[in-house]
Amino acid sequence: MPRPRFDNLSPEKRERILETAAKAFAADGYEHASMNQILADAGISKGAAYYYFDNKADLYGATVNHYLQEFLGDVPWNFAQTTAVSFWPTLLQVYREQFSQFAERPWVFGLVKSGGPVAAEVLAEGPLAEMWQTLTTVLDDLIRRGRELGVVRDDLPEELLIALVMALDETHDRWLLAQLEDQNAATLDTAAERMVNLLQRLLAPA
Amino acid sequence: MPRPRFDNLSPEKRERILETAAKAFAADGYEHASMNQILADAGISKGAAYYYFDNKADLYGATVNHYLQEFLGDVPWNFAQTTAVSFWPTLLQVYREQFSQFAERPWVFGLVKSGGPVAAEVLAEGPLAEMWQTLTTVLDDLIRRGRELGVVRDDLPEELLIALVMALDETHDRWLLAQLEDQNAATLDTAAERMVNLLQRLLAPA
DNA sequence: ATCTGGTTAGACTGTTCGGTTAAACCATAC
DNA sequence: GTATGGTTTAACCGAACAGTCTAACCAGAT
Repeated sequence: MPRPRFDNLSPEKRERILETAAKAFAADGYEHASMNQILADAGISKGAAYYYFDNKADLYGATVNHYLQEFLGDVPWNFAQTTAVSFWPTLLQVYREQFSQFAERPWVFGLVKSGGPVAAEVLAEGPLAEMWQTLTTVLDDLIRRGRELGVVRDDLPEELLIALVMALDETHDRWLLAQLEDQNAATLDTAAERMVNLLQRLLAPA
Repeated sequence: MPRPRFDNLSPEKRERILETAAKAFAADGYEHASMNQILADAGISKGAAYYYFDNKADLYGATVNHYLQEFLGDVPWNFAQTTAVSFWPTLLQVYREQFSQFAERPWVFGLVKSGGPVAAEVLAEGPLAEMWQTLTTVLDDLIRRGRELGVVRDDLPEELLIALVMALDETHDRWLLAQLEDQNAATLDTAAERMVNLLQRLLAPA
C-alpha cells in the first residue's frame, strides 16, 4: 500500500499518476510495463514516486485497488439470495453493468487482466494479494452458490472451473477490446448475453 | 531458422541444446526465459550459440518447430473425411494421442503455450510465423469443417471461436500440468474426454 | 612443421530494468 | 534572516538482458 502521504497529494496529480500507471499496466501487463516510462509519462520524478510508493508492486496495487473499487464496487456480487431461476439472469445483469462501464473506460478492462501472467510469488503476498483474493473469492462464491442451486455442474474440480471461467472471460474481454471501435450500447448488450451464454454452456450440469 | 551448420552437429549435442531450450521456454515463456541461462544449462558457450542461431527468436523457432513436428506430426489432423457422427469422436482420438504424449514429455505442452504472451510483432514474422500459422490453420479447418457438418455453431465469429478454443485448451493443459504427479493412463484418458466435452459444450450449435 | 578455416570460449558492449541517494527546493515557523 | 522539514530532482547503482567480438583452439590438408 502507498504511504499515507499519497492521499495528501492534489487530486489531479494523484489521478494523473494512477491513470498513467493504469493505462501502462493495462497495455503491457504488470511485468512488461516500465516504471521509468510510467513516471516519465506521468511527469513525475523517480524519487518522488518512491517517496509515495514502496516499489513497483505497490504502485500496481494502488492502481488496481483504486480502479477495481469503482469497477466492482456496487455490483450485486451477493449471490447469496439468488435462486435457481434468477442465477443466470443475475449474472447477466452483472455483465451488463460491467460492459456499460467498458464503454467509458475500456482500459480498465485490460488492467484487471494485467496481473494474470504475474508470478505467483508476487501475487501471493504484498498489496496484490488483496485484490487477487477478492477476485477469486467472488468466483468461488459464484460457483459454490451455483452448485447449491443445482445450476452449476459438480463433476469437475472447482479449481479447474474457476480457471476455465477466468480464461473464457479474459479471452472474450480481449476480443471485445480488439473490436473496440465497433461497439455501442446494443452490441455491448449482446456481448453480455453472449458471455453469459458461454458461461452457461461451460458450467451447466452434465 | 538456424544456420544449416546446426544440422551437422552431433545428434546428442543438438538434442541437448533443443531440449534445454524447450524446457526453459516452457517453464518461463519466451520473453522471460533467459538466453544466458539456457546456454549455461546446455553447456554451450555464447559464441557457439550465436554461431548456429541468429538470435533468441531463432532458437525459439527451431525449438518449437522441432518438437511440434513430432507432437502434431502424425495426428489425424485431416478432418476432411469426418462426418457429423464421427466429428467429435475423431477429435477425442486426437486428444487421446496428444495426452498420451503428455505422459512422456509433459514439458512439450508448456512449450506450445510459451509463445502465447509473445508480442504479436515477433509472432507475425520470422521463424515463429510458420508454426503459428500452422496452429491457427488447423483450428480454422476444424471449425470450418464442423460448421459444414452442422456440428459447430454458426452464430459467433470464427475468430472469436478460435480464441476461445485456444484459451480453453491452454487452461486445461495448464491445469493438467499442475496435477502432473497424479496422472496415469486412466486419468489422462478421462482428461481427453473432459476436454472434448468442454469443446463440445462451447462449440455445439445453439 | 605449418597453415587453414570451421568452431568455440568468454569477456565485453550497450541498453533497460527497478531501486537508492545526496543535494536542492521551498513554504512555513521563528 | 534563518532554520526546519516535507517534497522533489536527477544522477547514480547493480543486476540482467540480448547480442558482438577477438582470440584461441584444433582437426585436416599441405
